[in-house]
Amino acid sequence: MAKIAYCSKSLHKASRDLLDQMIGIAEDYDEKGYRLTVRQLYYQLVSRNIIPNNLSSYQRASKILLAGRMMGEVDWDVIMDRARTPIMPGEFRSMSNFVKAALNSYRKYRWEGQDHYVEVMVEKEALAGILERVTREYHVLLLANKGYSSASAIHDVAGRMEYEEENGKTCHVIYLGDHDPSGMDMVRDIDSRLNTFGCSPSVERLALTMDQIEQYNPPPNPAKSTDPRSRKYSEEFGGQSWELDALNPEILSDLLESRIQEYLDVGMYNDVIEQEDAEKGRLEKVAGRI
DNA sequence: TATCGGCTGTGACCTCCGCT
DNA sequence: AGCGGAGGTCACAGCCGATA
Repeated sequence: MAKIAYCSKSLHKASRDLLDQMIGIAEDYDEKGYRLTVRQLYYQLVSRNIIPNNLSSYQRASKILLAGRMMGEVDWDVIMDRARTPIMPGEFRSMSNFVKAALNSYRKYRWEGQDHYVEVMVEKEALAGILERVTREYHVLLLANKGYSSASAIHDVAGRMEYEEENGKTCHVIYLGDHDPSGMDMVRDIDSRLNTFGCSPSVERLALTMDQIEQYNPPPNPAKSTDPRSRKYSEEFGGQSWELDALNPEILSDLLESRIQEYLDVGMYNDVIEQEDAEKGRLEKVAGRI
């Protein structure tokens, strides 16, 4: 734990209460092994109906959270910033360290011989940390679109899928996003643009769906009436929307894992892991001689 | 009919300023 | 001093009315 105070500050009661709730949520996630971003913590407050979902509300929450961290009330390790990644060339203190690192990072192509090729897309980077556990385990590419995806990203997806289709695989995009006017439209947008780039995988919305909303009953928010897509959305779903973040991380992970397993021959996958382990053993012997 | 501009949205922050 | 709102960054997206 690293609660370090760099200043002192007194908060008004409303801010104090909000900070206490944020600390509770952050520590709960930390116990489960997840580190939250500021944005993700904000969405947890929104999904619990503690604060409204708008710009000023987000800014207020992030300010109060910052105050809590600066005052040493929030562990610096429970919040992470995924947007600012340090850039540094790889370097090693010794050859043996390099060999160990190479051994640890050695992976075979795990989907060798499979009938399907799968990629996972998520609307918000805030949820990538939760889904990453599953996609790492199954060696599935995970892409955080940050709203509507970009032409570059979709073009790259199409390129990978075209290659896999040429190799006889059936391609799938598993999508997870908010149930709101824009979020619902993003699946259509991805499907349409992939078609434009000459590939036609199945693009399926794994979450959030109306069935899941009825099953797990996450708190609703008013659908943004300023969103140009709100009219069409409200005709179909009414005036309420739901955040993907409102689903428990374990539920999201389980949903994704089950869906990936539907496309994966697990026995074949485990065979590749066995081969990988055997090859690592041979590499270790070579490394020992170095 | 096609294109353009203005407005809106997505994420993940930040700074500045006026008010209490 | 603390709060709340306005506006900025960066790179994309869709929608809609105006204009060529």
